[in-house]
Order: sequence, then C-alpha cells, then structure tokens
Amino acid sequence: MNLRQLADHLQLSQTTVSRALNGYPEVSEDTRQRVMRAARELNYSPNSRAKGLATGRSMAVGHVIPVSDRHQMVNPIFGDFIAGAGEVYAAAGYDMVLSLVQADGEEDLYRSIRARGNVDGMVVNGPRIADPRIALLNDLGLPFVVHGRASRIDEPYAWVDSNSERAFERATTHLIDLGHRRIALINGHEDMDFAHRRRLGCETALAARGLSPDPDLMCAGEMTELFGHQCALRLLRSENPPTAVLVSSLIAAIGVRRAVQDLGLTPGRDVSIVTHDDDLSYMKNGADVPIFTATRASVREAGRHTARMLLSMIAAPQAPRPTRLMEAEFILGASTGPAPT
Amino acid sequence: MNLRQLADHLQLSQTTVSRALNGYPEVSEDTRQRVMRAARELNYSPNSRAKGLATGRSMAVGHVIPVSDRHQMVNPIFGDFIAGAGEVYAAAGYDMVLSLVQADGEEDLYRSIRARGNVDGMVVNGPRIADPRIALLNDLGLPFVVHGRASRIDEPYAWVDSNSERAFERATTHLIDLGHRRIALINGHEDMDFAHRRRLGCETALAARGLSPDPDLMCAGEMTELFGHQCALRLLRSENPPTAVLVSSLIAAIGVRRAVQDLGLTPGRDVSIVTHDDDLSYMKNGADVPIFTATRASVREAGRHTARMLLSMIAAPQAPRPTRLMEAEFILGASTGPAPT
DNA sequence: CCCTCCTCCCAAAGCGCTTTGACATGCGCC
DNA sequence: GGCGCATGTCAAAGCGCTTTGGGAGGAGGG
Repeated sequence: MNLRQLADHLQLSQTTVSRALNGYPEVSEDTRQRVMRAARELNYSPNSRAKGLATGRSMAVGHVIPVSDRHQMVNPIFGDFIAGAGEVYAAAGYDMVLSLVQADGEEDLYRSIRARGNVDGMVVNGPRIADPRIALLNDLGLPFVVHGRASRIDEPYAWVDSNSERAFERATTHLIDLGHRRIALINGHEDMDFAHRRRLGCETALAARGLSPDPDLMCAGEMTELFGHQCALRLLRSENPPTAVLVSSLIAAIGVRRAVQDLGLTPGRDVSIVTHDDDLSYMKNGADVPIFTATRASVREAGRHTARMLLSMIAAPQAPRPTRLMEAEFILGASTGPAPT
Repeated sequence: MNLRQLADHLQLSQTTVSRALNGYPEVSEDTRQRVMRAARELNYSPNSRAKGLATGRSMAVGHVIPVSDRHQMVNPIFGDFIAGAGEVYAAAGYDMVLSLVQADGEEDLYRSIRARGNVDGMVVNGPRIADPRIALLNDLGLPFVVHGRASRIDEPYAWVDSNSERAFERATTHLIDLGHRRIALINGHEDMDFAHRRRLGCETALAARGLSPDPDLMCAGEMTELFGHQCALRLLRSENPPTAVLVSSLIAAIGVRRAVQDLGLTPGRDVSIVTHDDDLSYMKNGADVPIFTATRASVREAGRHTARMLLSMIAAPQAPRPTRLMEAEFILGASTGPAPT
C-alpha cells in the first residue's frame, strides 16, 4: 500500500492525502478524518526512504560503538545506554542505527555516514583524551552528542557526562577518613577520558590530605571481571599491599571481591572496596544493603539525556551546543570499613 | 556531492558514472578507473535513501530487542550478540537498525517496520513458547531469523539456537554422577523458550536416573545477580537444602556464589554450582581454571551465524528456511565436587 | 562499399514521497 | 454584477539514485 494507491482508493489526489496525514491546515476536517481512517484500516505507513528523500531528513540517528581491538569487547554499559536512548527515540518516532567500528576504521566510517546521509545526527561513545573525532565531526557538520567528554579539546561540542572526577575524589576522601593510607586504583584504560578523570579525582583527594599517589598501586585495563581479579590478586600479594581498593566498574569489583576471598580475606574488614556503579539493570549493587560502597550514576539515564539532547539539536541546529554534567550519588555499602591496624 | 555533480565534474552522464561505480560491464576500464578515482577524491558516497528508493532494497536489517516490562531490563547477552552480528553486517555493507519494544507494542512494531520498508530483513530475539510473532512475521513476508526457537510452532522459520536441552541434561547428569540428589535449578522466566528447554533437559536427566524433580528446588525469574542471590539464599536456608545448583546464566551464578559465601559455605565443597555461560566478553568464566563448571555457548558466535543466515535469506528469499543448532561445550571448573555426605 | 555487430555512452523514466504554484468553488461585500 | 478572499483540492516538479531502451561510432565480414 503506497500513497498513490491510498489516494486512488479515496478518490483524492496524493497531495491532499499527504497533507491530511501530516497535519497541514489546507485540508478540511472531514477529509482529514476520512483519510486517517482509511490509512489505519489499510495499514498504510509512508515508505521511510521515499519520505526521507523528499524531506531531506531520515528520522534516524546513528550510534557508533567502538569495539576494543584489544579484546574485541563491547562495553557492558552499552546495553543499558542504548536502552535509555532507544526509549526516547521510539517516543519521538526516530530509528536508531548502530555501527560497530574498530578504532582504525573510525574516520572513514564517520565520513561515510555523513555522505550516505542516512542519519540526522549521531552519538559518539567512549571519547578519549583529546579525541580527534570531535574536530572531525564538527567539520562534517552533522549534529552529534558525545557520551562523556574529551579533555584538551577547545572547540565547543555537545556532551552528557557524569562527574567522574568529583565522584572519585569523594570516594577517595571517604577511604582516607576511614584511616586508609595505601589506596589502590583499578581503572579503565587511561587514554579513555573518563578513566583519566577518575584518576585525577583520586589524586586530588590524596593530595588534599598530603598523600601522594603510589604508581605501584595504580593499574589500568579493560574493565572485565577477570581484570579486576588479576589486578587485585597482584596488588594484595605484593610486599606492601593496599588496605583499600577503588574500582572503576562493578563488574571489575566483583573480580576484586573474588580475589580478596581467594586469599582468605574479608571485604570490608581486611580490604575495603569502593567501586563505581553504572546501575546496570542486570547487575544491581545489592538490594537493601548495597554489596559495595559505590559512586552511582545511571548510564541508562545518561542514555536518555543524550538522546533528548541530540533530538533537540536536530530540531534547532543553530542553537549553541548544550552540555550536561550529572553528579554521581555516593552509596555506603558493606564493602568498606576502618583500615585494619 | 551527489551523482549528478560527480557526473558533471567528469563530463559523463549519470548513467555511466553509476554503472562504473556499481561494476557493470558496459563501461570501459579506462572510464571506470577515472570514475572510481574521482569518487574517492571527492569523497562521494551514494545517498542511501535514494539508492534504496531506486533499488527497492534498503541495505539494512532490523533487530528488535524486547525490553522486559517486569524490570525494564535489557538482556546482558544482547551486547555481545549485537557485536557478533554487527561484524557480519559491516563486512557486507549493511546497516543495523535497532528497535526497542515493550512486549505489548510488538505486533504494531513489526507491521510498521514492514510497511515503512526501511529494512530488508529482521532478527527476532527472546522467543517464547508458541511465540505468536513467528506466524505474524511469516505473514508479513519479510525475511527473518529467530535467535532461539519457539516450541509448539509448526510452520517453518529460520533460527539459530544452542542446544539448551542437551546442555542442561549433561550438566545435571554430571551432578548426579558426583552423588548429588537434591539439585536445584535457578532458571530464566519459563515462558521463554530457552528456559523451558533447559528445564526439560534437567528433568530428562533426573528421570533417566530414576529421580523426580522437586518443585521446591526450581525457581525462575529475571536472570540478574540479585535474583541468583535471593533464590540461592532461600534454597540454602530451607529445611531440606540442595547440595547442587544449576544456574541459567553466569551473572546469576555470581549471585549464587555470593549467597553461598554469605552463609559461610564453600562453593564446590559444600554446594556445587553449574552454570550456563554465554561467553560474554566482559564476563569470562575465569582464566586458566574456570571459576564455574559450565555449559558454554558463545552468544557472539550465535550473533554471527544469525546475521549470515539472514543475509543469505535476503539474497535468496525463495530458498527453504535454514536452521542451525549449536552444541554447548561442557567445561569443568572449580565450582563442583562430590556431594557432601 | 555497405551491412552487421560490438563497445561505450546517453536521455529519460521511475522509485514513493513532499511541496510549490495554480485552480476551481462559494461567500460576503460594495 | 463584479470583486476580493478564504477554502479545499490538484497537477507537476523535484529529492538522488538505478535501469531501460536506445544510438553513435568503429571494427569486421561479405
């Protein structure tokens, strides 16, 4: 069923039918009702390609998901982020098109997305420090929102981020207040901007109390359960082990807990653990009593904000680039306690 | 840069340029080279909407992701599945468009996707027992592949699934061989077909050894860490607790382990745990020694197979519906041991 | 030398929609 | 009665591509 057939069926011109369906005022209310009813009954939906061609808008947005070449890994927060964003798109009648990309193919991908014109805007995930994609995208002139920020970038761009620095500063201060002095950090790859900021936050808190960070207590890598386990094992077995560990994701924290238990120690008593918690739907941080003391920021909520921001930019391309900083909650759980003496 | 501008620039007709770019033989090799070079230099990519309109194919496939209305949860395996599928699509020049849908809006969504014609085929996730979507989609006549199967459906349809029944039968038999008699099952919602099959496999194994399943030892729900923890706690605190637990996902198994440890018990000695492991990239089942004894089937690999199957169906719509059953590996890990006496 | 047949290229139609500009009505008003 | 003005409708152009149906020009055969 296409527009012409519908128009023929109604004995009207395509123009009138189109206008009736799209809410233009040049159509009598009677006719509009008739058209709407017929469209529903005959299950007519306009062909989106044709509509896109005619209007120059595709009613779709693109999400580019970097696939880590190191481990072919898709960041686990991605599902929830997409879910949040997808909710908003669905409500607004937008499609979401996903592109997975290895780090080396990125530039071409963005150019090609732009040239093929099948999206009206895009979302960029996993920004790195001084990420070159931002300049590229500004150049291409397609509306985009970054989930996260990129340090050392001067030009304006739209972003949604949670305040990693502040969150990790608070977490670190909390541990210092509990008497911990040897505090380890198990972080994401530190070329990722969020990891960089978390480290900064941590160091700021240490410095504020006259402590200096110990490089031996810092490690960075892909945030898997396994990585958390390995790092924690290495740290705790070292000569001068930490009494507390900051972890950059709940999944890695689970690995840390496993390591602590493997060594016959008790989390919260022998070793304190604070983790960042993205509030993933399938991996909640406990029920009433949180398993881990944590800094919590809902990545699903970030997805919603990002999507809304992008849609607003598509609607008003000339407006200044919006930004939004979300604060993380600090949640007291069972995994922290006073430093053992 | 569009085709016309490119053609003008080259002093050729659009026809010739189009043919040169699309590999038709009616163009001299010289001209083709010239055209290709210019296209590359001027960064020309054909507008995908226009191309789609003209060819009737959109070079995109749709994935419909059900969002559980119960907990607004996105299945965590989804990221890896998408990653596997996305790899194949990218290589074949297809886009992937994602639609998230609440269970109640499904029928309309499929119809609308069909009518708007912006995908050439689709992938259906999370089939239930006797899932009505299959009849609907067969009706709509758009190529589709189901990830999983739906029991009690007679009409043919294409699917990729792993042999859940067999896997859980083996797992159960293994536990029986170790002397376990009270074996619990922590399963996904049992209207989901895969969960249904896992239960069947479990019961088959019990029956083969003359044991009958104890309804008190079976629970089913959303496969979160929390759910695993709650179920395990309840089971282990009951009057006649199980000595072994079968779990339907690694994430839930982590919750089970936490419960076991909360009660001061040791996994693999006091309580044996066998889990299904989807081999998620961020949640591996240990390094050298698997943490859990497990039935393992890579969901990323399933994503690849599904995508390849769909593309082949799009290329040859008349061919019979392919199907593919993947066998799970059985991995011996540290979480199982002889039944305590 | 003419005819046929390739080879290489082109003009124009068509995909399904929106949108521009024009055209019939019917009405009130001078 | 003629004018202006809404109101409701339509035909046709255009979005950027593919594809059909030729057609010019040169090579080869009789």
